Amino acid sequence: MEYNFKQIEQYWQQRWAEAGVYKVSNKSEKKPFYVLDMFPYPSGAGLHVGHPLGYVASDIYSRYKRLCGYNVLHPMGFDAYGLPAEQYAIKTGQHPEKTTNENIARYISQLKKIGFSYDWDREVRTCDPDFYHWTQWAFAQMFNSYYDTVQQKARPISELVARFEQTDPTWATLTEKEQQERLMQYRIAYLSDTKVNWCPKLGTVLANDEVSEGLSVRGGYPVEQRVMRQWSLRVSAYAGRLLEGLDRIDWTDSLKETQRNWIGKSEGAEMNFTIKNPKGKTENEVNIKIFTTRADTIFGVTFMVLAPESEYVSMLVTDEHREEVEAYLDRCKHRTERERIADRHVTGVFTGAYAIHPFTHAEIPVYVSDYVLSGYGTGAIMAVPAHDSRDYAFARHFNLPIIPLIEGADVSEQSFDAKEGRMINSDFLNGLEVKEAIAKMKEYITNTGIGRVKVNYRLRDAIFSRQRYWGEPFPVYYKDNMPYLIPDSCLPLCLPELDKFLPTETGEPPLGHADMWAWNTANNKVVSKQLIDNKTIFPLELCTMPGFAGSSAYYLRYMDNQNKEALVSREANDYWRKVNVYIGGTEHATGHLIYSRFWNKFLFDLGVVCEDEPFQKLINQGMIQGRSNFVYRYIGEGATGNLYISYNLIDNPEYKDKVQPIHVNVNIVHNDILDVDAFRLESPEYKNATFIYADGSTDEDNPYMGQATNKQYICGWAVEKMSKSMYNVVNPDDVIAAYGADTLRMYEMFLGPLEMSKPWDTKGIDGVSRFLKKLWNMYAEPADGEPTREELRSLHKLIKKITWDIENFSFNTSIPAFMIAQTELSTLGCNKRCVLETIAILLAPYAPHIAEAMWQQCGHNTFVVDAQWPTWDEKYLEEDNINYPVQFNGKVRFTLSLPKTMDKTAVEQAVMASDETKRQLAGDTPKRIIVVPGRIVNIVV
RNA sequence: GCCGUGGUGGUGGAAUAGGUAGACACGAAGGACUUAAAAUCCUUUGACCUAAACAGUCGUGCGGGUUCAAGUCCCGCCCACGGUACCA
Repeated sequence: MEYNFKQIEQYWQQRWAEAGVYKVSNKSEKKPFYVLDMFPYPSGAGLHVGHPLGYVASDIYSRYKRLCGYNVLHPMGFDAYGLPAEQYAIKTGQHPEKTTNENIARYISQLKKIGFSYDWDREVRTCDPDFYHWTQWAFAQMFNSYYDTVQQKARPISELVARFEQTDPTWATLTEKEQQERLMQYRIAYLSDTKVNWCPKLGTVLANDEVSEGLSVRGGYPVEQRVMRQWSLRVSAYAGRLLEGLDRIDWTDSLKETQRNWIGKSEGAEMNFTIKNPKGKTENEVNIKIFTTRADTIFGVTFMVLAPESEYVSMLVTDEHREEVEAYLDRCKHRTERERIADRHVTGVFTGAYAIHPFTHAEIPVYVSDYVLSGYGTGAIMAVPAHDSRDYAFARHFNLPIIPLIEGADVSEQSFDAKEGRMINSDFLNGLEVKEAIAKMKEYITNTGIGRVKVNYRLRDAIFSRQRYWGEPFPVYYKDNMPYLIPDSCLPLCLPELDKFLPTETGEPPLGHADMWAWNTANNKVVSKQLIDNKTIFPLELCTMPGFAGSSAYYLRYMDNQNKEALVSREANDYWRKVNVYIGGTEHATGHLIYSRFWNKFLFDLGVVCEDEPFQKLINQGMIQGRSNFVYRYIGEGATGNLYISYNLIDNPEYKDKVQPIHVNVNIVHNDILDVDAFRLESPEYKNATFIYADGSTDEDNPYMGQATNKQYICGWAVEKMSKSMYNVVNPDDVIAAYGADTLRMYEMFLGPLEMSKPWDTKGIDGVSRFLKKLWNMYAEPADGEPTREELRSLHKLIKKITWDIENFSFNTSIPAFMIAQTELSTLGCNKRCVLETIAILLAPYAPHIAEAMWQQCGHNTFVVDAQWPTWDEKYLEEDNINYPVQFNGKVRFTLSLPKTMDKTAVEQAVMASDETKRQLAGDTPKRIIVVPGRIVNIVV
């Protein structure tokens, strides 16, 4: 009986689809379980073998949970808005919607071939109006909410208005515009002039997580700082809750740590420094507020530094220094982020102003320097050169005094940044440990009113506008230059059809090209731009939302994706509650995984969802890297460019340094052996290729002219990113065509631990394929009858192992367990139906197609995916005799076979009674005997 | 710099409570079948010592420690990968 995977896989995929076995209902007696994959961006290149790694893992887990009797929600969808489709549109004129839909269709067909248990009826696409309706709706709710710092939750903006009306007599005197401007400072989605990351090449602003080292993450173009009027989400209001929530979820430590660093909580103090004789003002009128985590070091302050953007700068610069300071500010403004990072030379300028030290009353000079950031703390610092390396460098450059504050710290060469030691030169703090000094100082400044204890977060608000076309339109129109919401009842506000995707001539975002793009309040309609002469018609927002908008709540939509009335109904949300297991890559740690937690917490405050953390358990699958192969073209004397040297020979003196490695398509290389005929067909350039083979022979040496030979051309290899340009992209379709989806699934798991990055290396895929063939052969003729004790032992060992593995996401070790069981059972000649059908169930999460075929072979006409997960019985795992290794002082001397039933004391006695023990002891008395039950006996002599 | 993760044969990797290190697979070598090849099956495969066997010694990045017993726990380093950074 041959293993015809093609036939088996096609047949069962069709039968699953016809029977609708993966349809999930929100009404079930069963307990719910939600297993989610991070949905993909459908790129033009299609899936490569790296994508399915996480999907296979989540599919195994969901199938297992199903077999255990849960109602499992396991959906798939597409993060369909994004830059690449738009850039492709600009290049080719093809509408992004068209290319996106084509790409999605390709992804779906590829995913279906792998045999995932997705309920495709629940598919979502972020670019679908039915979906982005709820993205726009959530934005509108954020616009209509503010963050109440007392209740620590979002509240309707109307409550704030009511409060202003009651407590602030000036409120009623403000114009509508002034009121709106004031409210804008509280809204969770707000419009403001913000310093943003502007990427000229992409023509859009980017969020902090979309920029790395001054370059855009997508494309790698330079990013500069610019002040623009932009939408932002007040994520920073949730910083405390985002941090605290991490303690309640089951994520890896590394990921939690990454988020903690990104949120960047630091507890410190804000302190006021008075400026001496500010020009034109009486003393004590100007205070500089600074933030520090090292209040204990205040006696070491020898100067102060302001960020170039700080508003303090213009307030206290003296006339004689004005020109110099302005020149410096101008220079800072024109430096890009990248230049600033690359060039760490100390720069700065003196303002001419002096502050008064709050304790010593010494005069301390105030400088401006770009090493102080305007966006963090107060944009001003007290500098303690002895104990901060940046202050130290600055002090050295400007010859400012350095006062050591910690006993024994040598600050002649560098600063002493550690938070430990005993304080000196610090008045009432002298003699205290640093930690005590910090605490005492905080108390002191609170009591004296010099400052206050303050918690600062590094997390910034998320910039939410993008000057591009292919994204969700804002449900916003402008009146008197202030934004207003289009009513919920008019959502979704659909993206207008365009054929131009670049900014307009006047510099507006692409949506400026649209004809139908203005809001009529009289009849609640979006109308033609040309008609804006009637006073009731207002222009719409022309920016669109960023990529993370659509991906922030998609997991909620899967729960209830057909709902026309709400993002998710209360019943559906109460039933599924949250994602139990979420699988995806670490690259989303500071983007999507922060934004969606924020978004979910906001919806939680609104009472829309019942859990405030959306993802209970998070598994990070590692990246699959490419494994590139190389051929070595001879470029030495007399080279024709057609001769290629086998990898094992390239270090020979005749070829050394005379070969050029060339990437070769990995799909024509098998186990590092080149298919030379396929190579000649790869490109015209290689048509006449000749080879020096591994054994040193050439094509001419071939004794079997024109016939297959055992000559082998060995390729070199390297681990690189999987990409087209490295010719190392492996398409899952090709693997499925050659080995079948079940082999692909199992091999992806066999490759190594899920969380680890590893190269895709097809060495070894044959092993998995062979295993499935051998296993299949056992199902030729299942026989009735009682299994033997050995058969049951093998089977129950397997049940226990596979169950443990799946629950612990340790899928890679399951495959060897299957192989061992297969070997054991076939050695025993087992073909008992009851054993085989149990194995089919165990295999079903990993290799569902062949498992169905096996289940059928055992005489069932139901689906194995609906079977019940078996349990194991420890009694079958027990052996009659156990081999106890007997050690003397930890060294194994011999092994003794003893009955399983013996207890510790009996084992001890039996060991002491054995002749071999007596011989080894040679009359000595053992000091101690250690018996590890069922494992080992150690005699200490 | 800081944070995180990891380092085990020729290769990918097992070892789930401190208890027989190297499971399983690949590769390699030898063999069976075959005109030949593919496929399949069998044997060997950490290193050293040995003609071989037995026995022995060494062996989980390096150096120490705890323990009857350490890949596993503790201390100090080194290296690789990932994240992040003038965050006061």
